[in-house]
Amino acid sequence: MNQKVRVRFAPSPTGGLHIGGVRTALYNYLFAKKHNGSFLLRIEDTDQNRYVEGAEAYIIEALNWCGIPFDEGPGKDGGFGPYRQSERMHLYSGYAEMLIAKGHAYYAFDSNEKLDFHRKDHEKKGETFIYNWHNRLKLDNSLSRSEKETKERLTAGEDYVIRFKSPHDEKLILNDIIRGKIEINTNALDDKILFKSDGMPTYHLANIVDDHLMEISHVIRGEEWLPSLALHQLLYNAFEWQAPQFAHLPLIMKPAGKGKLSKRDGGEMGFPVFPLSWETSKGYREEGYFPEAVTNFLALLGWNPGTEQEIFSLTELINAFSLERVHKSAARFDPEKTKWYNQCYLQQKSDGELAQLYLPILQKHLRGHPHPDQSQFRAMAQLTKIVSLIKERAVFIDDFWELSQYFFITPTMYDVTAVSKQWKPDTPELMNQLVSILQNSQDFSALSLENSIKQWISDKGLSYGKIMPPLRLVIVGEMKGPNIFDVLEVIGKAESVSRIKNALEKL
RNA sequence: GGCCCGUUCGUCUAGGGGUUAGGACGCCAGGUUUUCAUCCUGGUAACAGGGGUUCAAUUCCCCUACGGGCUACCA
Repeated sequence: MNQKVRVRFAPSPTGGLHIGGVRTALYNYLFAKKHNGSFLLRIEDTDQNRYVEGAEAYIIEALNWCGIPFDEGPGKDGGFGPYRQSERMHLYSGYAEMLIAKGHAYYAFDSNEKLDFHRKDHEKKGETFIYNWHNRLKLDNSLSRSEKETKERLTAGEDYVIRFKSPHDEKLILNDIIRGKIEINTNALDDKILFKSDGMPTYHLANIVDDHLMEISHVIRGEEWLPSLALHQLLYNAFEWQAPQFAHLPLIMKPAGKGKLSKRDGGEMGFPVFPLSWETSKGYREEGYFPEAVTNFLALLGWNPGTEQEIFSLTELINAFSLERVHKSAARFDPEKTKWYNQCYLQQKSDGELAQLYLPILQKHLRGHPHPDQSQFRAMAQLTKIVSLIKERAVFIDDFWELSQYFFITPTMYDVTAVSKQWKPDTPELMNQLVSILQNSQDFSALSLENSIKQWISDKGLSYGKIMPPLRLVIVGEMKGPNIFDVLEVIGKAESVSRIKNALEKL
C-alpha cells in the first residue's frame, strides 16, 4: 500500500448508534491502526428532517467508551475539516455544477407529485419506474428542454434537482475487497439525485466529494451500500478522481426472526442493541458489559483470524485483523455468546479492580439496610476477599449483590425446600453444639474452623451430611455459595453465632 | 416485480478437490467441589437441493430453492 491509509466512519446523526454501526466503526478503526493510518469520524447530516439533537455527542461518547476513538473528526481537526457535512455545504454545489459542465449531470424540474404518479402507475402494471436513459428525454429536465428554457426557469427560481446522467449500455467492473469482482450493466441504474431542491447534496454526492477531499483510501461500510457502489464508481470516473478501495461488510441479523438487526430489536428481544442507552433503550454500558467484551464479540461477528483464539484484546485484534478475512455472508447476532464474552472478561479482572467496581453498587443496596457490622464490610480488603469468593458465579458486576448479599445482611428467610430436606429433628441440638465450638475458637480463620469442625464431626462419629448442609442453610439462607468456612471467616464469630441462634428460633 | 449479494452443526465459525468435516457458544451427561457456581472429561449436532467438470466434490461451474440488501429530493 503506497498511499497512506485513511478511513472514515460516516454515520448520520439520526439517533443512537446501533451495534452494527459500532462494528463498522470498529473494523474501520482496526484497519486504520493495523496500517498506521488515520480513523476519521465524519458526520453526514445532510438530511435536515432526520437530524436528531444529541446524536452526534452520543456517537462520539459511544466510540470513546468502546475504546475506538477517532483521530480526526468534529473537535479534532486533522487538516481536512470541517467534519460535519452541514458545515461543508459551500463545497458541494460547485462539484455538482462541474458535473453538469462535463455532461455527466443535468437539471431536473419534475415535481414530486409527478414522479409519484409515474411510480404508482408503473406499479399498477407490475413495472418499476426508473428515471434514466430510457425515459429521461420524456421527462422535465435540461436534457429534454432547450438550453434557453432551462436557463429561464433557473433564473426564475423554479425548484430543481441535479441528477446524475447514468450511462447507457456500459458494463461496469467493480471491485470489492471482500466480495471480489462485481459486474454491473449500467442500464439498470437510475439517474440518482445528487443535489436536492432544498440546496443540500444527497448522500451520494457529499460522500464522494468528502471522501475525495479527505483523501480517504478505503471505504469500509455496510453491505446495504453495495447497490450504490456502481453509482459511486461512476461519480469518481466522472470527476476523474481516483476512487478509494471498497469493502462492504456483511450485515448483522436479528437473533431470531427475519431481517437485519434494527434499533427497535433491543427492547423487544431483551438484549441491548446500543452501546450506550438511547432514549428508553438500554445500552451495553448500562447493562454492565465491559467495552472490551463488546468490541471482542463484535469483531468476531463476521470476521475471524483463522485460528481458534476467541479472546482478543484490542491490540491483538489490530494485529490480527484483515479485510480479506471478513466474511461475505451475514451473521446472526447471538446474545448468549456476548454474555459469555463478558463473563470471560470479568473473570480476567483482578479482585481488587472488581471490588472497586462493586463498591458503589454495594453502597446503593446497603442504604436503608442497617447492619451492626456494616462499616467493617466497607473496608476494601474485606470487599476484595468477598469478591474473590463469589466472582466465578458472576457474568456482570451487577450479579455481585445477588451473590454476596448474605455477607452483609443476616438472612431472615430460609429456602423452604432446603429446610424440609436438611432440617432434621436432631439438627437444633447439633447446631447448639456447633455454636459452642465457634464461640471457643480462638482462631476464626477458614482453615482453622474447617479443622476444628471436621475434628468435632469425626470425634462425635457424625456425618458431614448432618452438619454441613444445615450449617450452610442457617448462614447463607439457601444451599448456595462459596466454601462455608470462608463465609464464616468473613462474617466473623459474633455474626456466625448469632445467625445460628436466629435460625434456631425460627426453624 | 427488477437489480445485486449470500448459503458448513440451533448460533458464531475453521477448512477446502481425497479430512473420522475442527473449534467456540448453547444444550445434555459424568467427574471435582458434601452446596451453587467455576473447572475438567465426554456427548449432541452441519456442508440447502439438482445437474455438470473430475478417478474423486462439501470444496470448482451452472440451475433451482431459500435467506438478505437495495429499489426516496434517507443515510
